[in-house]
Amino acid sequence: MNPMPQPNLMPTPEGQARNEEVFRTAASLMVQRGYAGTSMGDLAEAVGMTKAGLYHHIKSKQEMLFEILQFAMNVMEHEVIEPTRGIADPEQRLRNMIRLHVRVLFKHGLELTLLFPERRHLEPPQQEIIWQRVDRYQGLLRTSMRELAEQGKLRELDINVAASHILQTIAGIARWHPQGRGVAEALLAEQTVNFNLSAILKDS
Amino acid sequence: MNPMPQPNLMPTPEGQARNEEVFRTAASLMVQRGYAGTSMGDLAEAVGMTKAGLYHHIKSKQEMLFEILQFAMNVMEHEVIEPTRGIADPEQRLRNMIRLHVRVLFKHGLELTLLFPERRHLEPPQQEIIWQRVDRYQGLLRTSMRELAEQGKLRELDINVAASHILQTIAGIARWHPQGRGVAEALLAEQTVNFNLSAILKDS
DNA sequence: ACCTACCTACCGATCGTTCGGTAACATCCC
DNA sequence: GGGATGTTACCGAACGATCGGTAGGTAGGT
Repeated sequence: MNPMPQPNLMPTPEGQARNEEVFRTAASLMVQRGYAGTSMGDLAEAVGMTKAGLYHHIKSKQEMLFEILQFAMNVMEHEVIEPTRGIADPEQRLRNMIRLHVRVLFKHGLELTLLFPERRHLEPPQQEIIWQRVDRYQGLLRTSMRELAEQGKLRELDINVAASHILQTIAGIARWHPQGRGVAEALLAEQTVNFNLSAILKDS
Repeated sequence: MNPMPQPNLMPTPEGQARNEEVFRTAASLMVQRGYAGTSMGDLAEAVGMTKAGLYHHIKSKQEMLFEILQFAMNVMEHEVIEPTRGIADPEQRLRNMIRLHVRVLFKHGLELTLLFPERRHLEPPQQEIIWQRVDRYQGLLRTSMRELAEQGKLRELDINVAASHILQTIAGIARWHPQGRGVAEALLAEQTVNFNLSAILKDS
């Protein structure tokens, strides 16, 4: 076993595209079947190569999951957290966080919260890394709700419970409303934004 | 292979208790690790018998999952749907459905919605049976919201989307707030009821 | 000559499940 | 009372299949 295999130093454009396909297909299969329910044989068949061929693109199954979750968090940070952190009005910030989060789900097929429980298959240090990144996102939700409370706009509620409820409604979109199943993405985003903001705001 | 093995005709009280322990422990492990991530060896070790010993209590791993989901639906129907179906006021009906649902989660440790995705490991006819039972529950949610709409009390929203959001907030309780983790069960139930009803009602 | 992107063949380990068995207990008959 | 018979609740060993992964290799491109 190569203790510290290096990624390929000079991937070709085709190789890079194949690498991305491997990870995208892996994420998609693991959302449907779970991490342990998806074999490397399944993945190899889905991308049209052998199991051995996969190991040219990945270090291990577990490392692949870790990279998928890291990538998903990268997307969340770049496409949800960073664009909204600077919004001064906490209500607008929350609306935009939820709207952008739903869009990320559709754009990348990254059902992060559906893969999130699969974090249990990682080694503890990797689990901790992912947990901290997820918690930073939740922290922004909680901070925004605290600001709303300070403005007298928040209903009487437990902010931690509300934060988890908000994340669950978003997670549920990937499960209950897969792409192309009748409800438009924009409608779904707005329904989710309105559902959650009506739940937490006094005058709404 | 015995094509139609019969359950034991005359289990002893101790045997019956062991049988129930096998199923309870299996449900608990599968919530934590997933169906495919939980081996029969894991389960045997957890209940203190060999793998072969398990097969005295169960027909197969897959059949065991099916029975666990059936049992969970039985509990849902007896402890949530039946007690609330007869409530005339749709708002009170919804409040009680959500409250009782949360209580069932704590009482039975039945994180139904956390095990629900594991339905994919069943054979299609069994999947269909479970799906129909779950959909009946959702149907009561949708019916209640339609009645609220007829009374002019429902916000402008997509009832299907709202129904899935409501179920997701309940599902999230088992994930984010396991028993004994700081938030009291009664508080959690009321927070969840209020979150959801605030989300869907006009004047709240 | 060297590198990338694969492949075949194979490895040790684990999987779900069964086979053939045992210990303990209950029942029946002599 | 004791032996024979049957049942329940398990067990050790083993099975065929699949698992994640590697060794050694090849074709094609630079």
